[in-house]
Amino acid sequence: MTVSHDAPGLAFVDVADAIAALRERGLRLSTSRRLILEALFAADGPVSAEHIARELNLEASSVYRNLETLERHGFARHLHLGHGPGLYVLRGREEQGFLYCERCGAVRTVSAAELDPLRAQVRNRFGYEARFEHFPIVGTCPACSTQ
Amino acid sequence: MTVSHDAPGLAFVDVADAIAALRERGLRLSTSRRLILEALFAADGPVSAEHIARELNLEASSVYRNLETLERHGFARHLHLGHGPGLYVLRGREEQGFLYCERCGAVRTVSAAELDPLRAQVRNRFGYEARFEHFPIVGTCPACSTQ
DNA sequence: TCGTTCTTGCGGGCTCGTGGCAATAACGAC
DNA sequence: GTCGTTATTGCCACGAGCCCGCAAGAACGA
Repeated sequence: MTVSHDAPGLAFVDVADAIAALRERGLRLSTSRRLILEALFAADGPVSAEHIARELNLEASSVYRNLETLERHGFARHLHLGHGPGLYVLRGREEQGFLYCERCGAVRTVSAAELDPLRAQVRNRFGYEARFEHFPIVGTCPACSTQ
Repeated sequence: MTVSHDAPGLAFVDVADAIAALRERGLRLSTSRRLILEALFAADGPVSAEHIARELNLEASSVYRNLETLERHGFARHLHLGHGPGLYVLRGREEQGFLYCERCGAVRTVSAAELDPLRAQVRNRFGYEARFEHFPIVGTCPACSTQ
């Protein structure tokens, strides 16, 4: 099942901005949905649906449905680092990629621009248009590599 | 939980060879384990544990345990393409990576050598030692990109 | 304010994977 | 070959992550 990776990447200044965009798309703003949006804005990294549900004291299934809706409409995106649950991030800022250290679990976020050369290489070599948003680049970070 | 990515990459000519290596490591050769090894050799791509279990009419839990053992000892490796179950491949041939088309689901296998420039770029740019065996490089294949 | 339509909480259920347990199979020693 | 030890098996139960149906309730346009 291919998800919303093709949804337009919107760019929001803040929650109010995102809410306006929500309205434009004809989506309703339930209390839950607003809280989830705020949580995504407040988060300083990818968060799981269960995490949000616990944090906000919402039904997990409802959070899943909301995140799916937000993803389908280009407000959020989900990805997988290691083996845990899927993680959600706000979309719209700079599209980004992730470097995941399999030794220490560190996650480094890199911007789309920084990944351009990599993407170009994949394109030239294999003809694929690569996206580094869904799965991280797995490896060992500098610290773990040298010891 | 970090799995066997650090286990030595063995290289087997055929099943008999792998079985010999199994013995050297003090592992027993149960009928199930032999069948699973043979299935991995026969497979022309990554296969799920459930698939193997169905195919061989074995208990799924037993297959999972066997694959875990084989992975821990460097005989196999598991990876994730899309959202389905984990998939297992024989290790030991050339270590490889995967290009996954999120449109059509096509999986292209690429050799370690072909990925070297990519790895070098990640190293120079971010200081990470990248491994492309566990998660595929996600994108759109040439055919899907042009339409 | 009302009616329509979306969303929620709740319960249940599916898939993928793990763990305990007694029975059984593999293998080395003899 | 037989035997004892130890790994492995099938079976079952369970847990995480996620999804779905349904009735009650909330959001929004008219």
